[in-house]
Amino acid sequence: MSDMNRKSTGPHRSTKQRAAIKDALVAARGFRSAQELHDELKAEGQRVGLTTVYRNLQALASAGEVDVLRTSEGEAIYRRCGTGEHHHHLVCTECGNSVEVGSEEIESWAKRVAKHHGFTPVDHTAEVFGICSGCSK
Amino acid sequence: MSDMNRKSTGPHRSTKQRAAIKDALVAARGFRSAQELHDELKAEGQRVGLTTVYRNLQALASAGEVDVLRTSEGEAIYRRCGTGEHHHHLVCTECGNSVEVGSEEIESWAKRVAKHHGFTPVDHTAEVFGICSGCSK
DNA sequence: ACGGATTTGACAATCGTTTTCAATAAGTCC
DNA sequence: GGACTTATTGAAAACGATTGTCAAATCCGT
Repeated sequence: MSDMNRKSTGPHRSTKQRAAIKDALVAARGFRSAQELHDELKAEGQRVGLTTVYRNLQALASAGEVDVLRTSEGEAIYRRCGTGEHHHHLVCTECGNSVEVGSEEIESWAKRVAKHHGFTPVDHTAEVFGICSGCSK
Repeated sequence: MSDMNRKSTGPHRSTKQRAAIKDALVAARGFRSAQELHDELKAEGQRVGLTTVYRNLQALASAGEVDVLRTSEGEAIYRRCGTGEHHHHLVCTECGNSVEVGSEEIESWAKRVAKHHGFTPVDHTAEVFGICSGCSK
């Protein structure tokens, strides 16, 4: 396997916009869409073009620095996670906060199911949605 | 099973287009996007407007008669499943064929993870994507 | 600071999906 | 069957998220 798409493939130059976007994602502590992030940046006085936000999120995603999920409406949402390891999420449907959960159990389930039906496993999704303790009061 | 347990019993008139769409989905035996279905219908000589395909898939989905997933690109794909019971899927990313897989394992994992972090579980997703034996040749 | 490659950002373009609305066709009543 | 009411259809326009374009701005090694 070549490693052309590995994490090493990433931005070459550091710009204020890129830093601002990363910071905003970190500060968010949850999943955010490109537009939400753009709004938050604008709100705090940063002027970053929407196109730039999209491009950088894309770059961060393919560099494996952020996780991407799709809302049920098909919108892409991004999150800066604490680990680069493969993991899943427990997401609060009220406030968007989320917990990273590792899961050997899911990995082996996915592989087992695929193999059992003659599929070559490529990927899998597994996220739990619920209401966190803070929001359920 | 009768059809008295449909959801919101709205006006329902049977049309050729609706029947054609349902049939095409059944014949597909896997996940299809609205456009793919539209193409397949056109290919077999049926003339059904793309708008109508979208509308009917939407209606079927909210009636719980078909399952909806999102591809990693955010496109909605629909499948007529054999069971109304809760289940997950093993989907071929090449041809869309899929297998319905029930999984106590996933259910208990979801509940356990939620509880462990003080969340009230609401829902969860868990699908495996891969390449089926037919497509991997 | 210079100069060339990278990145930005306003705008246009694209793609999937929804809305609009006039025309069509189902179901009903006679 | 024929008239009538109204859900449904479909072509085109509208829409929202995302990507492509390209000149101008910016970064960085020299």
